[in-house]
Amino acid sequence: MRRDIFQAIADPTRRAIITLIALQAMTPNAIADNFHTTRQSVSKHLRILTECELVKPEQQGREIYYSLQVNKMKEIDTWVDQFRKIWETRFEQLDKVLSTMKKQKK
Amino acid sequence: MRRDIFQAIADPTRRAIITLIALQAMTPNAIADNFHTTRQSVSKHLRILTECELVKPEQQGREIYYSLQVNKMKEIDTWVDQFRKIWETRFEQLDKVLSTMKKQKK
DNA sequence: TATATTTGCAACCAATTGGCTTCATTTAAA
DNA sequence: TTTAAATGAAGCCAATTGGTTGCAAATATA
Repeated sequence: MRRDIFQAIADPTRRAIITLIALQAMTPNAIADNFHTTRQSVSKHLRILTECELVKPEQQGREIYYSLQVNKMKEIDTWVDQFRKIWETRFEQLDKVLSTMKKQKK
Repeated sequence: MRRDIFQAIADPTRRAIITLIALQAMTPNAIADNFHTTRQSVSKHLRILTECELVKPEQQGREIYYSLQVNKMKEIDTWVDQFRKIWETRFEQLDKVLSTMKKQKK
């Protein structure tokens, strides 16, 4: 079973869950109230998110609070970073071209 | 058919293709040579990447060169950005705690 | 203690996915 | 002109996915 962070954030409902609990931990029932889906479906998404450690469950009585492990998001950031370097370089090059054109105009 | 950038980068082969052509455009055949899969499979991935505008085809004789539209990657960056703010804030708070502990130690 | 609430898990199902094979089209080369 | 190369698209198939229903376990409440 593939269970990496990229596959986890591919589903729009899971992205919504992530955004929802980013600021405060929530129970599966509370999360499900925010979507047009069943609690069981949310529960399944939470399991996937937990398996790839994007989310951490914390038992509190009979309720389980799920919180976002925001550090895990850095993995995506790290992957995007290699391309950030490229687009920044291209921007610099464009900048060079533009300033050269400006000089020639003068 | 879902065809957003998050679904596009969910597949490891597609991520590998993206990394491969990040620096220079390549033909489907050349790309396929780098993986243990058929050209047709690569072609299908390229179609998906093209549909969500992560990649741009450019006909050149009978060959088609595919290049990464690196700007499109910013969309992922934008999404991750909301969480970056959170983890940076948490780091600052940790930093505060640590410096307070240091002062008390003195 | 008996009942209600919160939850995870298993089983099932339709839709989607990723890979493969085959075929048609276009372009370059012999 | 004939042949070879490069490619996309269609059709097929097994595996995966996301959703649903039903059930059992644990905890709180009456």
